Amino acid sequence: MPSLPQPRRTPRQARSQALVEAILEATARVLAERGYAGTNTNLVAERAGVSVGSVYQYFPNKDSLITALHERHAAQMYTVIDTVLANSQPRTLRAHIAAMVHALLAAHRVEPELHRVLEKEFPFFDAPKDQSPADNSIQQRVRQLLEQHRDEIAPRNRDLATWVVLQTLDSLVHAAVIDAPSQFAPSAVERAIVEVLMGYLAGAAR
Amino acid sequence: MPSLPQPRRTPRQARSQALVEAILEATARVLAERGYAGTNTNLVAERAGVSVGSVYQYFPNKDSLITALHERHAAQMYTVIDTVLANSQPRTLRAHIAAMVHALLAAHRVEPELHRVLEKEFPFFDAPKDQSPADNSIQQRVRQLLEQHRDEIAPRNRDLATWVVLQTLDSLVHAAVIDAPSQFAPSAVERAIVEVLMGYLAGAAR
Amino acid sequence: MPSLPQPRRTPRQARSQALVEAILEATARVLAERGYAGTNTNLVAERAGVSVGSVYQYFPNKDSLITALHERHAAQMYTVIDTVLANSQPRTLRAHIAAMVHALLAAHRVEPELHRVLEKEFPFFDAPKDQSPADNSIQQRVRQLLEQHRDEIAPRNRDLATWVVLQTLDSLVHAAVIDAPSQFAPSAVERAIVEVLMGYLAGAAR
Amino acid sequence: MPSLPQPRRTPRQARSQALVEAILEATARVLAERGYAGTNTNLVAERAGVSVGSVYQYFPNKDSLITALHERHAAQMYTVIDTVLANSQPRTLRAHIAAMVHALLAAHRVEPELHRVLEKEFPFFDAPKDQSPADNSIQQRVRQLLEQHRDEIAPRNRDLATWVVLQTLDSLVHAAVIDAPSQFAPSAVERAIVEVLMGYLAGAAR
DNA sequence: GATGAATGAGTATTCATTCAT
DNA sequence: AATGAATGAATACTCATTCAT
Repeated sequence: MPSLPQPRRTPRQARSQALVEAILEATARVLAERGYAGTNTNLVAERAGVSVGSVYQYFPNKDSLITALHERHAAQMYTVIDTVLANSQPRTLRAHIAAMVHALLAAHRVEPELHRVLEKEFPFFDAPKDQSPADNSIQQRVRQLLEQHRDEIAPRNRDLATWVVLQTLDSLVHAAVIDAPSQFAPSAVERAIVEVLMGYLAGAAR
Repeated sequence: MPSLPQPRRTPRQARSQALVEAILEATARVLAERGYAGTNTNLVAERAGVSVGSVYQYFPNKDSLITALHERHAAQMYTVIDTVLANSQPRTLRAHIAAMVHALLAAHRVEPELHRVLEKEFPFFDAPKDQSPADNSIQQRVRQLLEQHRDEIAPRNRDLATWVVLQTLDSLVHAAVIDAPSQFAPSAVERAIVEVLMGYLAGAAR
Repeated sequence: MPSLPQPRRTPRQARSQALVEAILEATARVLAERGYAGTNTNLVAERAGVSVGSVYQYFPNKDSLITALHERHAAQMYTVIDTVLANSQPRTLRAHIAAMVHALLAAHRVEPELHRVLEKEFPFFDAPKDQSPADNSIQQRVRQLLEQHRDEIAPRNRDLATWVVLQTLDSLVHAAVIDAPSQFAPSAVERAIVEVLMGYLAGAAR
Repeated sequence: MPSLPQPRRTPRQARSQALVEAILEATARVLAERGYAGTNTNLVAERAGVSVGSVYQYFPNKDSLITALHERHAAQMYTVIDTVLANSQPRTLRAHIAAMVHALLAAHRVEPELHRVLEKEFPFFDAPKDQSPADNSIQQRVRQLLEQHRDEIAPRNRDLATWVVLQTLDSLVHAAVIDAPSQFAPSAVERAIVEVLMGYLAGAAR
């Protein structure tokens, strides 16, 4: 399990941050277009309009590019989730879950190819979950939601429930965007995902 | 989207089949030990006690080794599922689902490392689902199960339900074997998976 | 101190040996022409009329090419020395030494550029002397010579004397071929080398 | 044969001289620690507590660092030799030679690793001897010594003798410090070097 | 003068694939 | 059919050098 690669230098200057951003954008595009095998650092640099040397100034190696992209993705998803859960009026658990599913699906539909690559080719770059700050935040946020609705949910072990929900959410959202047969209407798939999660949490099946 | 690699020649002779089997075994071992990056055809050949040339006699290229392994895995899982669903007395839907989950978890615990690699590094080798005979069979078998219990299940669209069930089943089983934090008791995780599926099918939440 | 690199596979077939020889020849030529910095494996392969892959079939890395060349050189020098010392009638110590110096100078004048590079740029590739079989043989042969003439030589410690003689011989022969100002007649330089060695051994100064 | 790299600007200011000195010191340390391959200008700059740009202010390229170090070494050795030969009472030739050998050995024992690198990896940076001012001085000083004792020495051609003496002295001193098997007592090695030189010069072997 | 971020040419090494035996 | 030596395109990464600040 490789440790989470860190940028060689933490960019403080605005210039550096723009550089890093450009590199990550280029990585995302190349990755989406050509997959891991087709991605190489020279091409990424070229696409970013930057020299290879600069890429290596901020990323110690190729894989760290992917890892950073993962982290960025997780951070974005955290923002999505946090926004959805935070700025809403009093809602039922189902409403919260439905909103999350909706927002996540929307977020993933933006660059489905990138997410395909990120999710399917490289989850193995995932650092052990606890090492990824963004993943951690997401987990805590969801855990909090379950806590708030503790009376309405069936699973006793809320840690386990959090894990199950996240795992299911993650895989079904990705599957919906990437794999879902075109015969299924997007809205139907979306509803089904909500049903899966709520079925588990409401637990009336018992 | 690469097309599904096919063996160059379909081995009919027993000798050939043994060869293919040896090659796949070696591929599995190497893959499990060293991941995709560390896997190369020369090494696979060596481990299989065979020359590289022979590998290329039966597999047109490297990726076809992985694909074949996937297919083998799917076929094995089909057998597991089919056995579980077939040789049982009249049972409730829950009993069937529970039995499937149990059997699949058991099957995946045999070579978790290989499954980790297969599932996490290479789902992208998954052919479009309809092209994979084994996946197809699995799908039909589960579809059949839902059909048999059509009165007890909430989702109207049984095709969609099949897809959702398989997707959820697949990801949670793999997650359970590969990712699950050690703090969760295996039996608790197993029960949770059943709850997820049954919650969805029984329509608990509605 | 890196251990002495070994060919990846020991070539037994005549074909392989020719390959190895071609590679070493090419290495020698490139090295002589362009020095270490200018030498690269791709160029060596090209010059040898062989693919890079083949170079790496027999040599694990670039430096092993140099090491092998060193070893080959040492072996050749051993042959020169052994021939000179062996096939001669009864001779004085001075005659033996003079013959050695003469033969070694002749041998080094064949490819002075190569020897320059070998001696001056890469003595650091020299394995610890005892690890190099050829160097070892040379040492034993000279030691034997001193033993045979023990009554005529001044230095008591013959091990030390052997070391001093070889060290001096090596550096002066190379210097003569590589560095010697053109104003000095080769024969004069040759005689001087003999005087140095004989002066030491005969104990002239005492 | 690369021409002797010259500092871009001859530093006259005390500040500049300190800078140059710091850079050379850093170069020496890095070279001694990591060898040529491991040495790079950025690292040297860092170790010197200076920016790369400053290094290139005074040294046109990497190799000029090494050359300068060589020159510095030669200059130091000249001082050693000159001191030894100058401030002594009337002495025999042997006494002079012995004193030189002793002083040079002492000087080389200070930083043997650096000298190893300097002598063994990079003698090829040696400019043609006449171009190096320090080498030139050394040569003249030794030549002078031989002149003063012309009646006691056997070799007729004193230019050649000077060359032989310096060549032998240099290689044996370095060998003594770097290569000499530990079984040989330093004092015995030292004496042997003197014997070699005196044997040649006294020339009683004829 | 000094800085150090940016450059990008250069290169060792790997490994999928072929094909003569 | 089987072999495995040979191939060579492909690529991650380094580091000497520059130049805008």
